[in-house]
Amino acid sequence: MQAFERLCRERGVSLTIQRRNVLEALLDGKAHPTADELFADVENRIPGISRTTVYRVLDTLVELGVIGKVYQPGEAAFFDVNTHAHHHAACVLCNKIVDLEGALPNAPIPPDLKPHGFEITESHVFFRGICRDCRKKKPRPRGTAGTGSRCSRTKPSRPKNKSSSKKRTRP
Amino acid sequence: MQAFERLCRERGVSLTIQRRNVLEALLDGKAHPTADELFADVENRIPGISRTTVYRVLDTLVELGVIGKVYQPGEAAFFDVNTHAHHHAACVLCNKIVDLEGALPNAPIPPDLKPHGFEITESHVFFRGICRDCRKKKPRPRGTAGTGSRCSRTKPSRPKNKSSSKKRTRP
DNA sequence: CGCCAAATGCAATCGTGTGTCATTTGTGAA
DNA sequence: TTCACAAATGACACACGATTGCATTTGGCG
Repeated sequence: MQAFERLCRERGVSLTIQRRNVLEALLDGKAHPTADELFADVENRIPGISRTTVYRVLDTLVELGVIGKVYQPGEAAFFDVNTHAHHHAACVLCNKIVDLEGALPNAPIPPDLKPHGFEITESHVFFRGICRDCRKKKPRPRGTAGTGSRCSRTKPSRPKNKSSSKKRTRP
Repeated sequence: MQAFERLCRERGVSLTIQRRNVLEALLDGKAHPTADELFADVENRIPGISRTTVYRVLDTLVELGVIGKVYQPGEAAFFDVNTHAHHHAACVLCNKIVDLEGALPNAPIPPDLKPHGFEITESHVFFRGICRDCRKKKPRPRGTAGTGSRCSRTKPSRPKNKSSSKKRTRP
């Protein structure tokens, strides 16, 4: 965190409360939050903060190299304070993300291989599957919409249109 | 193509002109088209076809195992008639996609590795970098928005709202 | 303090799809 | 060949993640 403040000064990046709080939320919140999860968290710290700002702050943090951004196949990207190279796997049932720290037997990334004269600069490796918990608890649910038990994720979705009857059209 | 017709009959899937044409577009169009690029292509073959249909047909073809769907990190997914296992790399400058057919020295996918009791069912491996052409022609463009030369991609985007001066508010 | 580029807030918009439902069409049986 | 019906399609709205344009605020500096 002081490292972050130092880095900002070095790079001439303003130290705003928004940036501080987003980083704090990343540091003491859940492990692999999406932008929206972070937004929800940061809202508690800075009540009026804008979603856009959270997205932009996250971009900035990624650019600074403070955090990593991980793209999931169909889903929202998530962020990771662990910036050293590792891969992830997501559970298709509960969406939990697990780190694959050095758990891969053979190096998945050929870093400077140049097939077809192609110079690779980024590698994205991502797995999906079923986590241990879900494998244990759901032998074959079948039809029943698996009510109880954790392994849930609800999407509150965003405030919507809210259509405030304010014509608000810009000339 | 006859193989496709056979497969459809086997699986009880109707042989519609839409499906035929989407597959044809895939077979003789560009190598790694996105859904929208295919839609644009198929529109020339079946003028009134719906975007929704193209998306659904593509899903169907993937389910039939006729084509593969590849998720790019931040971008739109693309489709691939080459269904045998291989990976891809996208050029960050021109967006061209190249196949990495067996070019990887060490197996990138640990198919049934169970780290943390996790059972992996899907693997996504994707690279980004700079293709040979772009490496040759852009030593350091600097400011100039690299005008000529192939290595371009324009996004016509979809027909838009077309909003006929309607106030655009939902009741 | 006061300045000003940088950062933020806000609403609109975009891109990539998915859901709903009425209509059309392939397909197998008569 | 015609018929009936499930399957597929078309039209359109909506979902969701994310971005953009522009006015306003603010951090950092002299």
